Amino acid sequence: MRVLCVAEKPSISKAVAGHLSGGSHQTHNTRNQYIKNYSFDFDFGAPWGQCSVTMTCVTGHLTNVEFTPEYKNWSHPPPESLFRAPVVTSVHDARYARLLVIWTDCDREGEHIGHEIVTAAQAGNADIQVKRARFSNIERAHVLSAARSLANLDEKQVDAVSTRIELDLRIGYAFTRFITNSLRPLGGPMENLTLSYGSCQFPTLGFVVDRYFRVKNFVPEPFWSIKMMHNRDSKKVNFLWQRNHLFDRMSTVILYERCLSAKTATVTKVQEKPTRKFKPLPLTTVELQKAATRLLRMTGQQAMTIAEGLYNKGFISYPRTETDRFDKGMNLRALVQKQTPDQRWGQFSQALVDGNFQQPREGRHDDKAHPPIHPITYAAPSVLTFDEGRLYEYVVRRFLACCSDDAKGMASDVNLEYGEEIFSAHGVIVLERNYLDVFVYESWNNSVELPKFTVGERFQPTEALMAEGKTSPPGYLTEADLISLMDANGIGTDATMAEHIQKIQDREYVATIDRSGQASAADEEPGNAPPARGGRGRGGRGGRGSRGGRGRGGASSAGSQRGVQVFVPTQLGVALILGFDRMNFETSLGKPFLRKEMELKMKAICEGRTSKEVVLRESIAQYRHVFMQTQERLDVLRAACREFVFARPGG
DNA sequence: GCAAGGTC
Repeated sequence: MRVLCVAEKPSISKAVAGHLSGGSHQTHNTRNQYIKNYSFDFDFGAPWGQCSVTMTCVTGHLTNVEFTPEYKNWSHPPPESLFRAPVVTSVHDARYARLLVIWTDCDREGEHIGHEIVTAAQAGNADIQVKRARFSNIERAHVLSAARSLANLDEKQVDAVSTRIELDLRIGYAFTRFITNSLRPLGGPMENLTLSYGSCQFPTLGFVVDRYFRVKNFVPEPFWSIKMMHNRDSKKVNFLWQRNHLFDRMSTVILYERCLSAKTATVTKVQEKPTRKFKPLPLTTVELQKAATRLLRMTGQQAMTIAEGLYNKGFISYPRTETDRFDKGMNLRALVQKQTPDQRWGQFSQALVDGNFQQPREGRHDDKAHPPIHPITYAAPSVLTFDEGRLYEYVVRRFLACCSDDAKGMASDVNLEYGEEIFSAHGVIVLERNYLDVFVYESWNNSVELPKFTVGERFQPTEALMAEGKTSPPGYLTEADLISLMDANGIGTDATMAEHIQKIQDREYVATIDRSGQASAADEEPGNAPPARGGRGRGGRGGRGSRGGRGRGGASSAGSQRGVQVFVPTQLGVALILGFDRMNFETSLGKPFLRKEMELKMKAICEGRTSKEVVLRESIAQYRHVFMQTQERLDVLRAACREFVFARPGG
């Protein structure tokens, strides 16, 4: 029997073909330069038996939903008609075989891509039987077992995804056309802009605007505290007041005076106990991007482009994953072994191989489609570009850290009673560095060794002062902060978060500024990074030409001194978010709730609690209502644009 | 000219 197997991407196709054929397959080039076909024989077990197999793949989604040509004009029929206009799915050609086996990723989008493949195949062969391989990694035994216990496509997941696709299309196009059409007549800088709305880009913008106002509207509050220090054995010990600080000066004065009149402090507790600093979790896409923006000073998009390159050259595993636990069956030791030739971490790897190896921690996320990001083969520095080298280094060091032991130390805690107040000091001595030796991005150097104290002893503190401070504003969002917020609120996916962030920059809704360049000296209270100056003024979007699209890339490969970038909204970004906020009271387009709701509804479809038809009907009605409201109260949005985009500095 | 999601 002839069987056609279709994977979601070339890497899976190659791996599955290799396992099923035992390496003895024929390879054929196709019209697509990225796709190869493999042919071999394989026994799928009952009821299929020995089959003649062709293994191929697609490259992601096969189809796209579109409006029909009569809806291509931005004004007629009017944008609100897009909520009910017909949408069509464009389909491509098919092949012939008796059985079609879908090997797309076993996640929601993979299920939908599988459905697209089935539709395309059925167009050429209406009677083709369809099965789906269920697999969560591409280890040999697992793939063989998946091939011999074929299942069916999950229509519910397919429906959930096609619901999302249709809603995003209608909502995105309708609002984009409407706000672009209706704000352009304001003229000036608005004249030539495309003002897009999307269920992910707007909440992303919302986060930036929200933080901007929290910084801008921040009112510092004075507080008072008691600082106590004691010198012993030529060590300076700072004791922390258990109340931390109070917002009332008089109360603090009274408590402070009670301390002073007590003269001596009494040691009430001395405790020593083993402590550890946990090694990192296996690496996900979100964490890779956060690390790359924070430690390597790349943008999320640069990091993803570089990671894709490393993946396509076979150096690292698939870079788009939510999974932070390794499958039990994976041979991690063999992967560690491959890193032993390196000058920088070869010795450390060898020590792991020789007995220091520890199974990685297991996080709580599993996308059931990909393992955590890890090195596949060793790449010598000479075969990589500068940035590839730095990102590869991070992936490898992170992986080796995962396969090491936690750092170990001894913690000591000393509590004192002074007057009626309680103070405490905390110290740590690092005993075994373990993973810290290879994971150079972390340290445990805040460890302090405390001198000896004994319970019940009394002493007169070297210094006890009353100190005044004030609360400090939060900083503007870094890219890592923004990614964290998107992740926590379900905005975008591992593969698209960086694109949304780029999109709102291309649209001139937000811009980045250099935090360190703007920082005032650290005259603020401890803890928070100093805030960037608010002086971006009305000129926030003055640099139309200078932004030049994606031009940010060049600098970092030169190893420039680019500081940590932070995001601030432009006046346009502020106008859009505030404008929508002021128009719609119950459904806010600038907040993440709508997207979260869509996510919940997709989940409900997957679990059979509702259907595609019901969700489409409800959601279209809901968004259409918001749309009509926006039309009615357009003056509010326009006023916001006039207020922010056209206002002069100080005017 | 518009969305978000795959992937190359």
